[in-house]
Amino acid sequence: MSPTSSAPVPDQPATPPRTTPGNQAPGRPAPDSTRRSERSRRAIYDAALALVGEVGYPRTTIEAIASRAGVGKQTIYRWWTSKGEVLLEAFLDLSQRAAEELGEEWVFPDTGDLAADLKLVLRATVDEMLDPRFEAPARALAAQGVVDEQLGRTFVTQLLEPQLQLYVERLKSAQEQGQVRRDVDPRIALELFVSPLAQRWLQRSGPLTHEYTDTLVDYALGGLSPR
Amino acid sequence: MSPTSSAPVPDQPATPPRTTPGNQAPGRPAPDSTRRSERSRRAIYDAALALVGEVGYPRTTIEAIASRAGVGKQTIYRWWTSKGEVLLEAFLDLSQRAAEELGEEWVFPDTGDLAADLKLVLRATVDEMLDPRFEAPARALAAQGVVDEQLGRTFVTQLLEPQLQLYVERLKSAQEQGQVRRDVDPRIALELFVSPLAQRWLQRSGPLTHEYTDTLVDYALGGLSPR
Amino acid sequence: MSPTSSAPVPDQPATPPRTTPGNQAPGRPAPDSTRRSERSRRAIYDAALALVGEVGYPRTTIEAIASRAGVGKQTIYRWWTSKGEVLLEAFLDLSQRAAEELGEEWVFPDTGDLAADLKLVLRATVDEMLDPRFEAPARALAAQGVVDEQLGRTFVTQLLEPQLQLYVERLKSAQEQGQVRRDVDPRIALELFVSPLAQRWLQRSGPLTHEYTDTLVDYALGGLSPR
Amino acid sequence: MSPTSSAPVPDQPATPPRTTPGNQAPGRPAPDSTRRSERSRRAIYDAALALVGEVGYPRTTIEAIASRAGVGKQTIYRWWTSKGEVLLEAFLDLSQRAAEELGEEWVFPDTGDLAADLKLVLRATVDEMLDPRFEAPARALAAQGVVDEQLGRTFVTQLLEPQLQLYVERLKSAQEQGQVRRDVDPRIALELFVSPLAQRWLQRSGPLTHEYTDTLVDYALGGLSPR
DNA sequence: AGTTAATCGAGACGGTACGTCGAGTCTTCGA
DNA sequence: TCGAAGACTCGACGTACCGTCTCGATTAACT
Repeated sequence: MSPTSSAPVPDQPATPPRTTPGNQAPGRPAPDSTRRSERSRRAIYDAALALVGEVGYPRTTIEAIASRAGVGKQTIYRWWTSKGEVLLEAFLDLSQRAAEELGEEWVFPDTGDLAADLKLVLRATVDEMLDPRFEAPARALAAQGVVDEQLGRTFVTQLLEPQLQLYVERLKSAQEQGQVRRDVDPRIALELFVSPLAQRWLQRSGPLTHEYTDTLVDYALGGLSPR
Repeated sequence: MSPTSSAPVPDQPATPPRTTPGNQAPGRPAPDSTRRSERSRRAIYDAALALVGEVGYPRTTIEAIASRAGVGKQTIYRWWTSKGEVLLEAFLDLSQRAAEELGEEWVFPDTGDLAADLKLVLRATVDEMLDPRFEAPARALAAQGVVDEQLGRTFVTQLLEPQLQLYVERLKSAQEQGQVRRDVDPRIALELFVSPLAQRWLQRSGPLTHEYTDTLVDYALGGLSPR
Repeated sequence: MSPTSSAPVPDQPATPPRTTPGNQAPGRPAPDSTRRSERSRRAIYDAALALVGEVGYPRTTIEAIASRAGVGKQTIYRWWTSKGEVLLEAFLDLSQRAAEELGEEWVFPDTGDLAADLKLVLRATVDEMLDPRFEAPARALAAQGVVDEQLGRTFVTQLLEPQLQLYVERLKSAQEQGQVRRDVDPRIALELFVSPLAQRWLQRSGPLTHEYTDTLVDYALGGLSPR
Repeated sequence: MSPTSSAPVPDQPATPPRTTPGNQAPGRPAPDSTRRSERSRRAIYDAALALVGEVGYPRTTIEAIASRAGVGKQTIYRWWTSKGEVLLEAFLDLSQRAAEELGEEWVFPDTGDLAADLKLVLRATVDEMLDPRFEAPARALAAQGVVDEQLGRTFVTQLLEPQLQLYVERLKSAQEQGQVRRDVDPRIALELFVSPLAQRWLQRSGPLTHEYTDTLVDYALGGLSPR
């Protein structure tokens, strides 16, 4: 019940398995994706997520993933170009499955009370951030994205931005209802409460509590409301 | 002229070189820090920063640092426990030297106009974030801190928090002048404009411009000012 | 034309490459010897022998062997457990190839004149001991075998004993012809002329000449002949 | 009661500690031997012999010797040039002390019965070869001497040859008594029984027993006696 | 007896090689 | 033809010692 990872992502509706490796090496014949083993793909995702959870990202190796997945190394190198890419896809897949489990009905709540709606969603986000099932891989991916520009952009585009877009919609709705000033850019406004939360999570620069997010909403909305 | 790395850090005034390795291995006798070679320490810092700038953090190896510094590998392993630790100290050292170059006179501006002061400082911060001299190592450290908890805490404690504290002081001053509501927690309030900037930088989730930070200040202060 | 290293060794006819590492480490899965690279094996032998000849045994390193052979270090460690083992196999291989070159026809001469036959063979052995092609690796192996019991036993069993056996046969033949007393143990008797030669070579405790070996044979046979 | 190591060596009568390093480095000022610490010298000998006995020659390191002797590494490098040299001197010292313990009265037995005398001495030599107190360092030195020419020559000159000389004397005495032919070279003749024993010990190429050495003497003397 | 200079214990230093791990490539074999 | 298996080359890891080089603190020979 939060947009961080379980939202149905409209732009990415039930993405089918990629049909070509992320960065097709030029000299190599493209593998034939129609013959790809679905079973191996799943096993690799599971192994990757499990290992990152158990030993952390840096100590998760391709060899270990292959071995635990009961798969040859070549099968990994055939379809992905890097460890980060494997984990990113595995995580996207995990998010999608989580969303599907939740059903397709989730939408950003719009009770008419913007503050209440935001607090609700942010509280759920906090809960999810502390869920160990998501924490290890998400943190690993975020870290990798900081340093690996290509991976970072994919992470943002595929995962982060679609979810932020839901906040944009909700803020636009609030603008129409006169709860937020018309001259406010919702894409920037949402950062006032989302980014502090994100930074505390990423950098451990402060405690993550429901009170904290409530406070953020209160402080931020004060500056966005009409006088 | 920005608190991101060149501020004089009062709690850490001209820190002398660490006298013991960060995580003393239990079985090994502690090296005698009074006999440590200052020359090697400096050369290692320089080599580490240069290499991270040139080839990036993951391709910077201990061997390459040692080789470029003209130092035996063991001299690195004697005093640090990991690549991240070396780079962290090198970066802290760099920050301190930068601060000392600037002279001790830098203080957070307090013209009486809070918005103007904040905008000034945040613009400088943006400039610094885009300075390649700092970008590579800072980004590498931040990424490493996301994944390596101990490193992350040191990074936050030694570097980030002292600088955020300067914002806290400025906001308290504004509270005394009646420009900010008394019931606002300055430590949280500052995140309204600092964290969005940090997130955009870390995750490349949006452009970093002066207009952007100005907007952040405008939006945020609106909610903090007395009605 | 001497039994020291070029004799066809009947007990060891054209030994194929070992199929398992000498001392299989217990925790590691045994490598599959059917997929072993013959090319690498040969290159390693050549590099090892060449290096020992050039810089001596103690300064011959596994890294240097790997590098000169154009082979990864792991490929050496996969199939051998020590430098000595590599060199031993290389030397055994060299001996076998030398024997094969010579053709299979070499037999211990038996002209009926025992003294003459022994002098002939021992003179050839002296020549071989002074041949730099064999000297360096043979000396290195012998030294290593003195200190490393397992290696020493292999050296003796695989190389030394088969050749001594040829002397045993010749002495038995002499016994049948009545040139040597029947109550003499040939395995001990042969040491009277072989061991002094070996010791002078190993310990440099005296010059190695044809006159010397002739003298040895004369002295020794005196005690073995019937009265 | 054997010439192998406990004989008083006339050419080397109670050698005082060397006064200069074996191979004085040309550029370095010669250390002043009058101020040398006798205590350190002794401790180094003891540590070296103990370590070779415990872990073998190759795993005996200079650092370990220094550490166990409670001595700085430089103290070793000041007076010796290599591990082999240290051990050689330590072993020579050990031999001398053993000889002194035995008293100065030991001489090669000369009862008039050459065969009996030789058998007696060779049996004692066998016993000594199997004494673990001597075995490890002696074997280590012999091995090192095979490969390191300089060390080998010192070993032979200082230790081996003086003892062989005792056999020479005994054989000359036998020649005068008419028990050995006059035209026999005693230096070569002694190798007939000494070298086989030495080789079996060095190369483990056969069992070392009293019967064996008795047999050697019988076989060899047969060829040396007058007809 | 006090001075002084060399040796001493200690150990940090620049190096080299170790033996191991994992990356990414390539080959073999079975399904 | 793809996948499991794993041998291959390569590069970096973190460790062990090498032989050199300071450092005080003895310590033994000379004032």
